[in-house]
Amino acid sequence: MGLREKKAARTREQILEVAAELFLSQGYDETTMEQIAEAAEVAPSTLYRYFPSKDLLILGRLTESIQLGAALRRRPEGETLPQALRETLLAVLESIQDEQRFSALRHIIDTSPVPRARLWDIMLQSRADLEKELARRMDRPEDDVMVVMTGRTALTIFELVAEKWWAGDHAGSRADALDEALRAIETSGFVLPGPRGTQLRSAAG
Amino acid sequence: MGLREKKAARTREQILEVAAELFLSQGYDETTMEQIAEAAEVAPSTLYRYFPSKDLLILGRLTESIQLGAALRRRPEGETLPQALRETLLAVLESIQDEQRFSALRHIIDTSPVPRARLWDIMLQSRADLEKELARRMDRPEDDVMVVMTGRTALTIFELVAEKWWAGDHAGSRADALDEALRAIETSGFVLPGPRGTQLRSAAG
DNA sequence: TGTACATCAGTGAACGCGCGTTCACTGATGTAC
DNA sequence: TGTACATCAGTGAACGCGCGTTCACTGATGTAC
Repeated sequence: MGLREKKAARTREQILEVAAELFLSQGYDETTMEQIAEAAEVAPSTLYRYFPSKDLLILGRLTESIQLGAALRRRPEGETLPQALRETLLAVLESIQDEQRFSALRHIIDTSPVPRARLWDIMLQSRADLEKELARRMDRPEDDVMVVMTGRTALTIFELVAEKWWAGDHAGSRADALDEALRAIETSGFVLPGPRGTQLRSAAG
Repeated sequence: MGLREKKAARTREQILEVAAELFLSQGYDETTMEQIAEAAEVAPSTLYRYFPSKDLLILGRLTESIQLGAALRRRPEGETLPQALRETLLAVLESIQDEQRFSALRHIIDTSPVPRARLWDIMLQSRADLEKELARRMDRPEDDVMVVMTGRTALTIFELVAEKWWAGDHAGSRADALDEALRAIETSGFVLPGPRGTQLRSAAG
C-alpha cells in the first residue's frame, strides 16, 4: 500500500469516525454533511467521493457485522446443521465490538427512516445469502420451504438474542445468552399455524 | 356526515387515487408533490393538510391491510391457537383487494427507501400487536420466548405465502396457497439452531 | 539519482431541486337565534 | 324561514433548508526513462 492509498484510507476512517461522533451527539437528521466535512477537515465534495450518500456514513462498519451467510460458510462441512447454525449465530454476535457505541448507533439508525431502510436492505441480502448456503448444505433448492423457514427462523433467533443482549446489562457471555434462548425454545417450543383440520401442535416443544 | 365532511373525504380519496396513479406510472422519487397536487386539482398546501409527508401518500390504504393483531382478536376464544393463527393469516391475505395494483404499489415501496422504512415500522407495530394478543391467549408474558417465536414465525409464514402469491400467477385460492405452505412446513419441518451439546433436531417435521 | 510527466486525492464554490412550512386570505358550509 | 356570525377546507405565494452534483483547479504522490 503506497502512501497515497494510506492517506486515503486514513481520510475515510476519519470521516466515518467524526460522522459517528456527530450522529451520536446530535442525531442523524440534525447533522448536516457540511458539519461532518468541517469536523473531518475535508471539503464537502470530498465526502461524496468516499460516500455517495449520507446514509452510508452511518451504516459504515455495521454492514460487515451481520454477514450470516459468510459466517455459516466458514463452518466445517462435517458439522450438523443445528450445531453449525448455533456457531454461526454466536460468531456473528461475538464479532460485534464496542457494544456501547454499536447499540447507540443502532438506536439512531432505528429512529431515522433512510438509514433504517438501508440497514434493512443489508439484512435482507444477508438473509438471502444465508439461505443460499443453507440450500447447499441441505441439498435442496433455495426457495424450498424447509430452507427458507430454517433461514428465517435462525435470523429471528439472532434478532431475539441481539435485542435482549443490547437492551440488557450485557452481563454474562453472549454464548450464554444465545444458549439460554435456544434452550428456552427447545423447552417450551412455539406454536405453528395449522392447516385446515389439524390439531394443536407445537414445534420443538 | 355533513356536506363539508363528505367533500373532505372525497378530496382525500382523490389525492390518494391520483398519487397512486402517478407513483405507478413514473415512480416515487420521480413524482413531486406539486405534480400530485396539480393532478388532484388542489393546492400543494392542501396536500399537507391531509398527509403530513409524501410517504404517507403511498402507504395510504396499505396500512390497514396488515393488521395481524386485530385479525387475531376477531377470532373466537374457543378456537385452538394453530387454527386461530391459520384463520388470522388467511383473513389478512384475503383482505387485500385489487391485487394487481397492490403488488405494483408494493414493488414501488420496496424500491424507495423512505416508504419502505415506514412500511417496516407498520409491520413492526403489527407484529408487536400480534404478540400482545398471543400473550393473552397463551397466558404468558409478552416477552416470553414462546410467545415471541410464535408471533414471528407466524409473520414469517405470512410473508412467505404473500411473496409466493404476489410473485406467482395468482392461480388457486389464497387459502390453498396458505395451506400448501403450512402442509409443506408440517411435512418437511425446518432446522433450529441447537444449544451446545444437542443432536440434530428439526421442528414440526 | 534526477527529470518530466501522469495520476489522483482533495478543493471550493456554485447550483438545482424538491420537501415541507408558513400565513394571511377566501368562500362555502354549518349553526344559533 | 331569514339573518348574522362561526367554522373550516382550501388557496397561493413565498420561503428555508440540506442533499447531492458539477467542474475546473491544485498539489502531492507515483512512475517511466
